[in-house]
Amino acid sequence: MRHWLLKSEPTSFGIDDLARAPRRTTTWDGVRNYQARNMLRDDMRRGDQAFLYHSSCDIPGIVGIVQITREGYPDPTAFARRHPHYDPDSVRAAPRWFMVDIRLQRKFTRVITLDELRAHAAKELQGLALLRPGNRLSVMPVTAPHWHFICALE
DNA sequence: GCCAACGTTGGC
DNA sequence: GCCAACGTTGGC
Repeated sequence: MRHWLLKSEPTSFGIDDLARAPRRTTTWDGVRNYQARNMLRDDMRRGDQAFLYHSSCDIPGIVGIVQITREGYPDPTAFARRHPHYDPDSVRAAPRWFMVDIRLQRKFTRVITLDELRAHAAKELQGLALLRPGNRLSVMPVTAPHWHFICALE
């Protein structure tokens, strides 16, 4: 099993929205970056786990764990002319953008803040993609040792 | 293929 | 609101 980290902005869709969703499940649509697309399309497997990370908010950090419940499939919002994520270059015969389905597994009892993660950047969390300067990817891999260390922080 | 301009992300 | 980072675009 592989581990991941997914970013979301809680003002548009956060962990509490996911908790209220039917079957605590949602489509992870709207990703429009090729590197992230490749991971959604090619690398994520049903049953993989991912941290949910809140960005662009008062206290950025990891807020819980989700499971991948459906592997990569074409993102239909790219086909919808009036949708904010519409991409005229993505057509049904040759979809450009992909998404997965996720289900909330567990909301953490507290936010594991970006500050707290950074405090371990030089040692236990060395190489964590989230802590790389200038990183803006909304989907990134997390190694098993990093995963377990972060879970233990809670 | 190069690279400047531009847009977006996201912490602060 | 600012700004650094960096992906994308498009002229050449």
